Amino acid sequence: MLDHRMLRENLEHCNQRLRVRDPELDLSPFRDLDQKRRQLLQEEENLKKERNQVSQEIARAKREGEEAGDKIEEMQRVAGRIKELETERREVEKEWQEFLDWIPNIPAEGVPPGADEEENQEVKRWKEPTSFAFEPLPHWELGEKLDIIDSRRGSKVAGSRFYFMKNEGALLERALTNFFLDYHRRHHSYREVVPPFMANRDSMFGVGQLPKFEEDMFRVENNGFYLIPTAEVPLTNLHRDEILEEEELPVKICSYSPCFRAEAGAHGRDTRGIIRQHQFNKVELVNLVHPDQSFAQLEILVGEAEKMLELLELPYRRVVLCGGDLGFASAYTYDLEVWLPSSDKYREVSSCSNFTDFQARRIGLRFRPAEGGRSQFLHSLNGSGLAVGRTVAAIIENFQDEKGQVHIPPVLHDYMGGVKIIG
RNA sequence: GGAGAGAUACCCAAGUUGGCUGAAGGGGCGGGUUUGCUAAACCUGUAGUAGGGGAUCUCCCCCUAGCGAGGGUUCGAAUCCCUCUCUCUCCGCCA
Repeated sequence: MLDHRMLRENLEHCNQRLRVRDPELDLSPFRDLDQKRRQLLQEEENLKKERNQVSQEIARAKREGEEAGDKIEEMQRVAGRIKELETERREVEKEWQEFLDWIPNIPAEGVPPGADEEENQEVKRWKEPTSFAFEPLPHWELGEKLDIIDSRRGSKVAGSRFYFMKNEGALLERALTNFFLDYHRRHHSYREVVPPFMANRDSMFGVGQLPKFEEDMFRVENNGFYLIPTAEVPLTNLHRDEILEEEELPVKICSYSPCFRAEAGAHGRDTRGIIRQHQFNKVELVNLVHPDQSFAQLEILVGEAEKMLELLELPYRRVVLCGGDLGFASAYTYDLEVWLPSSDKYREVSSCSNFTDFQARRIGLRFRPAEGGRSQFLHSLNGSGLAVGRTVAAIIENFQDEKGQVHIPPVLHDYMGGVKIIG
């Protein structure tokens, strides 16, 4: 959510910046709605002021045994008028609010223009794509051969885009999860939590998942909860409607969670393998920081995620998302993409974003400056550190040998109970 | 699932015959007096916030809202009515 006062004063400028996302975006209806709302509000409040005053007079008159019939009669009319104005104002305000709810965050300076992921900018590359002296197999074939991934039975038990991890595959999934969590906790000073895996509407709205992405989520029918599409939802909402002390910042929270995604618009995409599933595991990192620090913190955050790939020795690149590919709430996003031989390209395993005060404003998340004074909205960031399922796929594919065995990266050996090779 | 109790400011806690109570009283915190320092005592200040307006526009003034949330009754609601949420206690069930 944008600050509507800032919007009022800089409407044209904001609109211009937002066109980096969408050249069609038009904020002009806001001006009228805002003006109308304020006008109605002023009229209403003036009458309320009058009502409050006269009610006091009526109270005094009654106490002293005087007649106040004419005043009461007058106030009956005023009360009626207030009710009318209130109704009208609420209608306008609703429209005003809804308009505001649908405006995405303003892209930061440096976000490249562009319509979709084709125009994201590569800014870094670590290790060259894996080369093979033989024909490498895709992870779904290897996974089946090694009996560590079972999509067929996943479909049987749940449906398409579900799978079982089995045997050393299940072990690898768990090892990665633990490795990620341990590393972030020990070396990047994260506080670890286990969050709810469902959340309510307010929480979904708070991070910007609603109102725009309703169809991307699973909703529980009998109570209206949503299955979280990412742990970002509970983690960012953890301190909702709270005022933190500046000394507490930055607050760094991490957790593992399963992520549930409807993948409504993805028919036919990535139908083979475990790259795009309705449920996958992810370790998520959330930072709540001072507004002056958020862009510096984003560099740290993306570095924390990159560290995971480097320790696993997986080739990756870092891209800056262009305006058209930027998430609704984000002002600036880096994606980390791991090399996936079966796709013959890099695939996203982490997305690290600075949301500036966009989520904080929706969520009511402030801090009190150390030197005193008014509390203000802080900045929120998050990043995957990392998506576990896709990392598993990357390990299987990048570290296979000509015998169809998979070599486990050394950093995971202890976590794998000594298993160094699958197969 | 059944039966009760509750939700008031940073915390505890009065207030439910509707009207100088936007909120008594504690505690805590800020400031001050006394004091060699500490402690203690005394005095004093303590809605944060949201929205709107004004201004000598980074912090000042005015107004509106705000006693769990949302509606309603009334000239006027913390107080009366309805709906919802959450917390606690007992019973039942359960990982």
